[in-house]
Amino acid sequence: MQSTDNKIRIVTVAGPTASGKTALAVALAKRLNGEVISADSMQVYAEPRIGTARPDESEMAGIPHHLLGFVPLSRPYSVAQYAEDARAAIADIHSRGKLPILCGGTGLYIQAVTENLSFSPEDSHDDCRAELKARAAAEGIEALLAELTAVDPETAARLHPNDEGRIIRALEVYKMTGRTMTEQRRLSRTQPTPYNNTLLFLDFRNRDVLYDRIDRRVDAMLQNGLLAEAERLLAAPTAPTAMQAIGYKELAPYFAGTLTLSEAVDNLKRSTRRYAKRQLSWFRRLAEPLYVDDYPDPADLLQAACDRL
RNA sequence: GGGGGAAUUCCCGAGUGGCCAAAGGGGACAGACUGUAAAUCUGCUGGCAACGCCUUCGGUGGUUCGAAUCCACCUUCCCCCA
Repeated sequence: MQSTDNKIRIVTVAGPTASGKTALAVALAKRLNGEVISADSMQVYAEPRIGTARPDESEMAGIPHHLLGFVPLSRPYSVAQYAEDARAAIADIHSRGKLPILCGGTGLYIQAVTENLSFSPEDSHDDCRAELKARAAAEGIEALLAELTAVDPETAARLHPNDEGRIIRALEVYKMTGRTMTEQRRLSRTQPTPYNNTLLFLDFRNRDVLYDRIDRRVDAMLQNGLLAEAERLLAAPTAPTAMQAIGYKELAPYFAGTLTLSEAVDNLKRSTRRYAKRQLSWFRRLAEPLYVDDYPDPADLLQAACDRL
């Protein structure tokens, strides 16, 4: 139905946190002469570093990585920006004759790039949003939902009445651009993707194996100074976006003295597991999983991944 | 040794004769997701041939048309006085 010859070949390694994406992406890059582009909404920030498990020099093993730690902590960042940055990185890597390998766990970011979504020209407007939020608090979200139903019944029906965030955003888009969310979503897919992508989705047949990896990774973060990093960042004025990273909000009660360290760490591990579950939900609908626990030897996982390309 | 209290579905915890497979919360599981996405929102949580049936409220027996709820004994745990 459509030719892929003139499209740019890319590979995406996606999966839940602690599934081994980085190692696989680096191995693929070595084998296929590629470079890695991070697709992680938190690793784009300069900090935190330990809590977001940003790969270090030894993990990157000489393979160039893009879009890592380049946004100042104080600056907000968004999917739309990411899509733009990632496309530029892909073009750059491709122009040098190398294979762009997208690697990360942020589903929305990955889809924005691989499906070539184009976003509304209007950025989010703090004033407009603040006003809508104030109205939601004063009049109740039902009032806003009713207003949305009047202009964009399709989106209003699709959204759950409790989904305040999306109801507000839909109204905001309409007020700022004159376009409904329904139109916006349709328009966002008008340009066919310029990429010929293969999505490698890492999953586990045995969920406990993943959870065990998560626990161990958190313990390792603690050993590497997560507490000190968290304490420092919690004290500094930061962008709201970056502070959403798992680790900081869970550790805050410990510093405040309302939870013991072990309780806070348990919460941190739990939050991470839940996050991993949400990531699995996202990727499950996009691709057939590659089960990590089917391959005790990393070399076999690499081969299995290559067999899919 | 004496006195008092408690045992509920994965956990915490309501429920004191029928409206109870049993409130609520947690956890788990599942789903959604178009400019804060590691965020946010939702569903679901005894079993089954399932508008009904079966098993469940520490154990055994009893009262009753009917019990998680009442009685007796047993087991375990907690508290107080010695």
